[in-house]
Amino acid sequence: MTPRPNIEDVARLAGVSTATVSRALHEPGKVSPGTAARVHAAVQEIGYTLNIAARTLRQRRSNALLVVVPSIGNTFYGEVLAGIEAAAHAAGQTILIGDSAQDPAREAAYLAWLRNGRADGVFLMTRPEIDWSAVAPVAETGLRPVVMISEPAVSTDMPLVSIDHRRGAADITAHLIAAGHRRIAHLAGPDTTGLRALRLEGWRDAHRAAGLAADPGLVLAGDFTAESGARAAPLLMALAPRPTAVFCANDEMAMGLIGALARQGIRVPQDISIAGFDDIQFAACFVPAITTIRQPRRAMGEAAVALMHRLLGRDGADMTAPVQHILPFTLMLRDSVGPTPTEPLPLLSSENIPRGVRGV
Amino acid sequence: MTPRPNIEDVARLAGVSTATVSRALHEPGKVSPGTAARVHAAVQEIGYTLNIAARTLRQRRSNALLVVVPSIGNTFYGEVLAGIEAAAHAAGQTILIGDSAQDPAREAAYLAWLRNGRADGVFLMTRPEIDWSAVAPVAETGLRPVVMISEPAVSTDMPLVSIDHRRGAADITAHLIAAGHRRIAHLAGPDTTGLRALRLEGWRDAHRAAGLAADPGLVLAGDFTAESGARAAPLLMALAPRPTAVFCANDEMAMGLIGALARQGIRVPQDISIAGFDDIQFAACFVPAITTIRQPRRAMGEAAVALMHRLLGRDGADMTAPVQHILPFTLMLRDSVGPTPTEPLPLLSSENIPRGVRGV
DNA sequence: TCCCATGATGTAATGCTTTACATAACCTCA
DNA sequence: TGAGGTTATGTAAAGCATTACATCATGGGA
Repeated sequence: MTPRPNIEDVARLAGVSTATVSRALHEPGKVSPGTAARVHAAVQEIGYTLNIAARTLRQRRSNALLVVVPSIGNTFYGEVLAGIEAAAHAAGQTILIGDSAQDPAREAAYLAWLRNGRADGVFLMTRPEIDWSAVAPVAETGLRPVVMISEPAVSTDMPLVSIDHRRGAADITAHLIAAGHRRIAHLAGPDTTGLRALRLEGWRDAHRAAGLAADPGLVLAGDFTAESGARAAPLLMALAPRPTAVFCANDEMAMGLIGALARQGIRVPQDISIAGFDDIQFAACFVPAITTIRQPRRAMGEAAVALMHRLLGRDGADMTAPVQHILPFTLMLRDSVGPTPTEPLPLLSSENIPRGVRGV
Repeated sequence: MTPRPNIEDVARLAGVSTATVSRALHEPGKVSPGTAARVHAAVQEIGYTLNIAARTLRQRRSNALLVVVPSIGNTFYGEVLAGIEAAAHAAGQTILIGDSAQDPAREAAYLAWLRNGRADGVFLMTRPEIDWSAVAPVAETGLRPVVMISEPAVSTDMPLVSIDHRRGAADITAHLIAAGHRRIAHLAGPDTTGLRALRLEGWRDAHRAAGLAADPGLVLAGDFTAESGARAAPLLMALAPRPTAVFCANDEMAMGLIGALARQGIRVPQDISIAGFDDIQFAACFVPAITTIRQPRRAMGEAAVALMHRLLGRDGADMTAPVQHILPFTLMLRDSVGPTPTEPLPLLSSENIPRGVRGV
């Protein structure tokens, strides 16, 4: 087993110095065409590949960006990752994906990748309870190379790419109200995320705007899994009077809830209306198709990479521009919401709302 | 901005050599208790963290394992990844996740991580068309550090952890036959994967075993997405005579198909029975809950890591043991399959099959 | 008392690439 | 022709941790 060829082997074979080999490979135009050809031929011949660790060590930069997701199995993150991948790839950067499994220790371990040099920047799709002062700012810009995605802002100077969750929750709740519903339950997310508070607030906002009282007794506890949606079904049925609609804080829970209701013979939307949030892949093909708020997932990923490049001091980083980007969401009107079944004719029937898609 | 502290800074502060610091941190027991304490205090004081690149360079080992998935948004991979993460973490290894987006160029780029030292081993949940000779064997064992997961075997010496896809497909098709179905369509996977052939063969096997002819006209083309399942609905309805059941090569397609049929007023399983494959997260909460084959995803991930450790020559690697592990699957009997609606009483009614779960 | 084994620690080489700086060759314009 | 500017290439240091080998001290046994 011969050892891996290194740049010196290439240099010897091509009859040049290692510096020239390095330049030929990474700074084309800085070497003469003839030399470049000889170097490339030598590389081919002995099958040289760059040792990433050596480069990273020397450059003090890994050219890798880490994305931490709370649960890789959650289909929501897929398209965000696709957007990040595409934008990072175009910039010659590698992306690493880490699954924190919602474990603070794991989250902290991933954040440590910034310090140990495995990654230059981190995208967080979770909000770890960490000591931010432990994350050193980038020398060039003085900003920390950490971007949160689709999360609540923890402070005004924390880089963030998101939609306005509160307004999205308010809009979809308003849609339920417009369809005639007056008792609208909310299946909330887990306490561990600030998202819970934002979507809950939106639900309240819509009630307030419509001059209705938001009954705290209609808020049910969920944890963003389909199972927790299913568990909510009996609790929901036990409420008196029974709500005519439910705004679920995400689509998974909406699907779990609809499935559990269906097994008890309760039809959606004929007997009860259900709305979700996120517009995950299966929301459109579910039976019934789920009315929900679409987050611009790919665009969020791309925007996050652009922001990260600024934080890292690439392309003439403008340190003064805002570091928080709020993107528009879309209300997807589908089949899981209908008029209220028990009350008399609603003030606004669902026909008054154009079917299809409404931008924000 | 002071530069990052390195091991030399720690050594100076603790009044020892860098060798002792390294030993104190990674080989406890090889230094005296007092020295260890001084070193740890110094580490704390200046906030030292190991430079991963330097260690990787020196050890010629990254302690990282890469998992390449064809599409990170596919919920199937989530639990496999969880199994891999857990087992790798226990062995002190980091896992990196790469999304190939089914692009051969991207797949090749990830395989190159083996050569450039970013990863010590690769798990493939896809079958890239690559030149395996380009992947160098590990010096200690002579085996290539590449493990395929839930894929068809490309050769008998290619490390693999999987279920028997063909037998799984045959079992679930046999279940449809046992429920009385005689015209059973198959919504197949895309040509790009060997999985297509295996599951198609299983569908044929079951027909053969039951003495039935498998009509090639009943094989529809899909690509594993829910959308392709939906697109198959009109084609399916156009078949004459119409099939009474469909075995879909994965759950996503089954869900897309059921959704599209529902929008045309066709009920599952009353009007047509539909079976899936994989048992993804949503299969159980879908309406109707989907009868499918469960792959032991977490166990596959764990087995893959154990196999990888052998390939890498850890813990007394036994080079003679087989490198292919076939794990048992489970037939999940749920609600999307019923008796055939148009024919007279089936030979075997579904009551003959115990409801619940059947192992293999 | 002396030798050797054992344990603790230090010295210095090694892994590979990038890059600041130096050098050399060549060209252009005055 | 010579000064000064380009362009191409070489030299060597730097980046950081690990580890084979050397050294030293200590204690036990002969």
